[in-house]
Amino acid sequence: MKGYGQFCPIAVACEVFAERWTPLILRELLAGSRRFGDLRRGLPLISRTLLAQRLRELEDAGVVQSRPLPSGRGREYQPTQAAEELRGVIDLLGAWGQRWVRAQYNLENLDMTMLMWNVRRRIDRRRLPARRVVVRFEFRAVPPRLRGFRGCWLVLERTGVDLCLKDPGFEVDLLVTADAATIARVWMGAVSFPDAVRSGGLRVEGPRDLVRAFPSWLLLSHFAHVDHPVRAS
Amino acid sequence: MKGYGQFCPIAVACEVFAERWTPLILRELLAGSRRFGDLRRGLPLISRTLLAQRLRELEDAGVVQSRPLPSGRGREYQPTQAAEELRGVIDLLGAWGQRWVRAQYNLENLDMTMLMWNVRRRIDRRRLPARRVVVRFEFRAVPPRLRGFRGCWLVLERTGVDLCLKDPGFEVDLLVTADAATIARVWMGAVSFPDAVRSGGLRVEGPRDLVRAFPSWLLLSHFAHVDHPVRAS
DNA sequence: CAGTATCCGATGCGATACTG
DNA sequence: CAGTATCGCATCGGATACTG
Repeated sequence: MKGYGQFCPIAVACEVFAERWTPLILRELLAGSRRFGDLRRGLPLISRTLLAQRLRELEDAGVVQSRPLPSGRGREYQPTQAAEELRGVIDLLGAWGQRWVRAQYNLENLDMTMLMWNVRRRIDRRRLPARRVVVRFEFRAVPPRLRGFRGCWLVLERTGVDLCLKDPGFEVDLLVTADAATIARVWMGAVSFPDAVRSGGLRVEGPRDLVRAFPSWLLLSHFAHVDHPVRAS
Repeated sequence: MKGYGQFCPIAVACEVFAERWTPLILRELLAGSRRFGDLRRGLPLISRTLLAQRLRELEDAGVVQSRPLPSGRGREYQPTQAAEELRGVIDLLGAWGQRWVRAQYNLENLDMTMLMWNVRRRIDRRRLPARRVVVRFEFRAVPPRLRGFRGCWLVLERTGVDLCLKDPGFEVDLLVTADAATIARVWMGAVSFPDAVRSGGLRVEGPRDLVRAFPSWLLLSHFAHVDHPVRAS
């Protein structure tokens, strides 16, 4: 059976929004992803088939509009006004998840590529120094499933931030060495940056001024500062 | 595969919230339903098996708490604080649905029992006269699937409102005759009460003062007053 | 790379029957 | 009434192979 057989606005909204993967596809679109490959990077476990199908459904529902790229191959997927007005729903849902669902940091669910891709998106560029800063990340205690991704580079400039999975060739200014799980916890707000350093799960090396400034460039997850009811009570 | 394999708060929230039927079950709980049968009345198409399964999942997630009824049989299902904090998500989702999804009033999706059950919940009791008012509803143009439910009674008192599917025996004060689809459209805010009367889709008969006051008792759907972008532009 | 077509296996879910 | 146990099927979705 398709749909809920009700004309209640909540029910019809759910028929569009509450399908499997759909809220996460919208999360990616509203975070700025526009191309098929970018969407997949943010949704590592979705299959190409299903992503294509969901994008078509969203387009039929008027939530996404797509058009061929000028480059000839592939399409650009753009969220419509209807999608933009779902941002509030998604943000509230995320805040609720942060408050009420204890995420599994047990590393089953850890994808460092996706994590660093998100970190890249949440750099406070206005706080960067005028010159380019290259940060090398080296991960320790990486879950066996993720061998092959032991580190990456973040190239920080006021004009834009790049994530490199291979050595971009620039001289490295800062070296960040960290347990995979510690990075995740800091990102999620479960542990503060200074506490992570104190506990030894994370270390930053380089010129003193850059080391000191580095944490202030990280905006962390949108939900890092949502307070947790268990923590509060 | 179960879950999204991400620790993003949006993803974990979706694993709890965005399952099939779950938002609608929460809608019913937050609207005041507490018993299995009440929930089913608001979700006519869900199977008992699935409703029971979802309630168990919600209880495991800490969103619902249940306990046996003092009467011995059946349980009471109570939304927890976590559920209460989903109200904002559900309300926003409903407002979005009202704005962006054109509901199908084609009567495929029309369940008069559920509709009147909702009407009952949205009576502004403070506006009622001091004495009891009994309203008889007679439906016209009822879709064939729904034969057998041609009308009902609403017993309005300041102390409470009852919906009767069988004649409660009281003397009738007001007679409302209406097309099933017209009632639905008025409830949803797609058409105003006076317009429905003018178009002939709805008629109210009885003492003049009661007829005049009647529309003011109806609060209509929570989303009846959300403005529609198509209508606006 | 950016998808589409096809196949087939897992599972989600309804129907039915049963219990207190 | 308020559920639970079981069965069987439909559909959802992943894997694979293919196209431009």
